[in-house]
Amino acid sequence: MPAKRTAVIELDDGVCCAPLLAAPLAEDEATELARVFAALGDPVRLRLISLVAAGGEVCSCDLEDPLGKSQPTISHHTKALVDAGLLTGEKRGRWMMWRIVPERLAALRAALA
Amino acid sequence: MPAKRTAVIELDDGVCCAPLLAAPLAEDEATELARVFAALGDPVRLRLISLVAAGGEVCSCDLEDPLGKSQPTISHHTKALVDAGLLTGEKRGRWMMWRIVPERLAALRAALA
DNA sequence: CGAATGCATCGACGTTTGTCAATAGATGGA
DNA sequence: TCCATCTATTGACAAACGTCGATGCATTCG
Repeated sequence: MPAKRTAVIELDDGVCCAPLLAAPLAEDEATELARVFAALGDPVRLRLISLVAAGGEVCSCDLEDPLGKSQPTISHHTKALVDAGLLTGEKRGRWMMWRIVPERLAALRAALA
Repeated sequence: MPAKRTAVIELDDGVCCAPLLAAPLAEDEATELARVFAALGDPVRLRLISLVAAGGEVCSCDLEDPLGKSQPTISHHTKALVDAGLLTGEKRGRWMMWRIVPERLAALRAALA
């Protein structure tokens, strides 16, 4: 595996978060950004995100088995990700369909630059 | 503010973390990645990073006042960031000089793509 | 050498977090 | 209407976390 490639990315200015390395963060900027990172700081939530991303649209019931967690725990994690702006839910019939919010992830990438 | 620009970035393959959206994360991949995000999930550590980035090289003693935290707390946070691979320390005289690890941040950006 | 300085470690504390069983609410099917 | 299914909420509990005072360890300067 050759170690280096290049890619062209899109930088969406002002979507979410103050850039981490440009200048000292104010306290409220840091608090806001930390809330998003904290939402990603759990292995179950990371795997949940990757499952939703792989499926495009996934309901809660299809997450319990792959994640090996109880139904209330799944609900707890989806709520945490929604609060962080990383996940969106739409109720369809009796199922809750989840999708990721790619703009939010792009904003995070921008904040790390 | 024109909303879109483009940039060319370097993708360092295999530096750190499995990509979040490409395929379902394995449990240990998720655990490793979550440890890094969790290290960023605290406002004090985010401001610490931005201060070190702004100064290029900063000693612990110059972090206490801007962060408004006690010396043991600063030490606790620098240790957490070093464990996550985001910070490097070098002892110079009686001062501990901190620098950020930009490759690690780049790897995190790549993991979010 | 002794005093002073910068940092790490330890112990303790209150708070937050991840987890599940139990329960309640909502929706669709028989 | 009644029952089955899917999700959210509540309450409880153990573990992890952020914080600080006290202490110990190096290192530098008189």
